[in-house]
Amino acid sequence: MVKSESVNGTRIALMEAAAALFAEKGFEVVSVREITTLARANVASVKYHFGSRVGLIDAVVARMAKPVNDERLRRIKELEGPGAVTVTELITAFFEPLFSEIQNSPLSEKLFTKLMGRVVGDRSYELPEEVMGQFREVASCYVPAFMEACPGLSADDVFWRIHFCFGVLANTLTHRDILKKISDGKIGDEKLSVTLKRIIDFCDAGFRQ
Amino acid sequence: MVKSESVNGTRIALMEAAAALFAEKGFEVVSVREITTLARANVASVKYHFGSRVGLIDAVVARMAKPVNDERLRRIKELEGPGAVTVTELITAFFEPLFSEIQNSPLSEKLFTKLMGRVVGDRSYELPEEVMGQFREVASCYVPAFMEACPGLSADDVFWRIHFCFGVLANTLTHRDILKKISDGKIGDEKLSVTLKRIIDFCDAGFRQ
DNA sequence: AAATATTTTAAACATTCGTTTGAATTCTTT
DNA sequence: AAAGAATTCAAACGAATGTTTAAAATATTT
Repeated sequence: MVKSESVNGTRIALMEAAAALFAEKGFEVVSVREITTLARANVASVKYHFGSRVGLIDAVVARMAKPVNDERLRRIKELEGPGAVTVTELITAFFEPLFSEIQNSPLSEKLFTKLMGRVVGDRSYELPEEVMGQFREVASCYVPAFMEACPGLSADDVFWRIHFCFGVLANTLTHRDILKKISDGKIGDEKLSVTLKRIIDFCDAGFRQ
Repeated sequence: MVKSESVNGTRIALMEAAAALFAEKGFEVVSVREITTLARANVASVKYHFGSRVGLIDAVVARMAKPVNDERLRRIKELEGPGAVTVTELITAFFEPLFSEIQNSPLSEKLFTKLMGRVVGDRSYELPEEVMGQFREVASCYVPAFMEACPGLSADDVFWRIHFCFGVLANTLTHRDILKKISDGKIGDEKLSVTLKRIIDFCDAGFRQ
């Protein structure tokens, strides 16, 4: 067994506490002291392990985005067989990795989805270049595939529609609870898989028009 | 002529400076001093005119959301004539008021759209109850109309799809520039009206599926 | 012009922020 | 068990935060 990186309890506790708080409140409004208190760690541990507050945010975001984007790439390569690829398959390959990651996360489903929504949606802080690169790579794989799947669409069209799909995703993940609020509790209680199906259907139709 | 409210220069300057900064950076990361500096006003003026920092945010948000939601209500009542109403008409009635407000705004188009995106998208801070009430009212008008326009859809379906439309809108408004970034400058330079058409078409198709 | 109300101002309030320090502690290796 | 590296810790840093105060300045009304 390879000891790739010595696992440090404090390091992990910091990331998990930070992730939970970021999910709940957003990146910008969570203080270092909130995080270290929840993680039962010293204030200085953030600098020691991550260099700075932003370093911690970046680490949390990267740890969350990496496996999802990796899986997105894996699945589109899987689709690149001989036959033609449909838009529906591409949309599904793009969305599902997110939801399958939930099982692997130490966060609750609710927190995980909120945090993921913020990773895609919040832009008060700049995404780390590492994650931007991931998104670039994902786009560079999916855009041509979408163009092949819907001949007649320009690269502009495809880029924009992918962007719209991101929007649906981000907003839904972050604000899944607002429906309950606005409907006086009558709407919004359903399994995440059901919501995912709603999203995919909506985006699929929007993409194909 | 009725003098409904004595107009105060400082008051307005504060709101406009705040609006511009909120659009650029997001509600949570703009300080009172940044705002008062840009508005060439004293720090204490925020408390004097708005009670607190949050009071100022609420005022800015309400001032921005009010005419848009009013126009949404006006237009759906206009549609409620004898004939049947289509989904496309409803979607358009829902989206266009936002874009027509741009002309009346003292903000540049770019800032206005960003700020409006944040009003719909950011939820690190709670929307003021006044604005929540506006959205509730808009929803209570549009949901039944959409249900009539697409028989077979449950209230759940309609609520969710409206929510998705919000998502597309919010994300697109706030991050219209990220497309340029991710595509190395090749995509994303187009008139706002063109983007609006893209959004409407996407949501229209998504709604009708 | 005097009296009153409204608005603006500079200065300070207590808190909180992210970061830094250097010594104490724990863990790992010799 | 001793030596060395890695980690944790309490305490303090200066800077920035939203808010408050009470006096000064301006507008409005009498």
